[in-house]
Amino acid sequence: MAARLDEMDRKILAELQDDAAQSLDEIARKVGSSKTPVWNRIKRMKEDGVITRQTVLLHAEALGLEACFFVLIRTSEHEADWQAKFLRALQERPEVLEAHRLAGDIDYILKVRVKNARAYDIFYQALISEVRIFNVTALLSMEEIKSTTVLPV
Amino acid sequence: MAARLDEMDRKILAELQDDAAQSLDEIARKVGSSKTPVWNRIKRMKEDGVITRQTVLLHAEALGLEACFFVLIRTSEHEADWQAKFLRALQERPEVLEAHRLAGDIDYILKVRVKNARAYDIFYQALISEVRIFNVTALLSMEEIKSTTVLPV
DNA sequence: CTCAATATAGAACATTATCCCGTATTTCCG
DNA sequence: CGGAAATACGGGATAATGTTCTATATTGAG
Repeated sequence: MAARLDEMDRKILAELQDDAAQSLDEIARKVGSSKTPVWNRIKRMKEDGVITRQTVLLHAEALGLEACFFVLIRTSEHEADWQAKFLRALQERPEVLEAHRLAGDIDYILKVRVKNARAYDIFYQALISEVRIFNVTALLSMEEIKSTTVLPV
Repeated sequence: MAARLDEMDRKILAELQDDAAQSLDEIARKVGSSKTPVWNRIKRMKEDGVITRQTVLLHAEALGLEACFFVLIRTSEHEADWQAKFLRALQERPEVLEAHRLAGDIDYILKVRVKNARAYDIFYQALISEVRIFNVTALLSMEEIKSTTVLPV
């Protein structure tokens, strides 16, 4: 997975991140190459797992998902089967967009997108009834200042 | 921005979120329609801002970005020009993938992707030298349990 | 029920992705 | 250095796809 990327690869990735709908000819022109090498490089980077997927990003508010919470979780349980159960619960719930296991006294952080505070509470009640959790703090986002999937290349 | 979406629109969005590279014919077949209406609906949803962009997702580790931090920020300053400056600083830094203004005693949360802890420290030092911040807590991600851009439709 | 407005399917055309091939460039080893 | 092997390149051929058009079907309002 330690893919070696040269300058050309990185330029191509920058273009694809910016707009994956543009044509190969256009990308080739912008990065100063031609269609075939660009196509081969993209193919290789997909195979190597550098490019994981091609998708569209949607406007959450337009879909009626107007609330975003960051959830800080402490747990007293650290056994393998508890963790597996917790993990499965998160994977199953589409409102959980991100979940990280952390170092330090907070064990997990979640990013949760829901319709409103009521929907968050329903999610929260369902989660704690399914897996034992010691302590939860929810941070409510008032404003999404920045949100990007673009990684610096 | 309160776009009204019917079942067909939602099916199309689900398909596009799953794989934006598939052809119109394929999407049309899956959602039980044909090319033209699917194309028209996608066009409309782009115009309406429901679909904001088409992009590729990259594997951060493969790019050498192996560390992810969530940064909890408290500030004593709440004036407009401080906020504008802070906002600009975040926008300019590509390692800041997300930034939210919060309700409650923590004012902001950031998600920051960097090469390693050293790179985070450089980012952190640069940020606090640029804007006055009262209190910072960094949460280090040990493991990305879940990460998706797919919104439930 | 009737008319108007909108959505649809399929065909026609334009653009693009994909693959092939001959040439140029780089790399590696003597 | 020099030369051979491997790799990368540019441009063209072809298959696939996106885009637009038109005639028909469906829906909704009065």
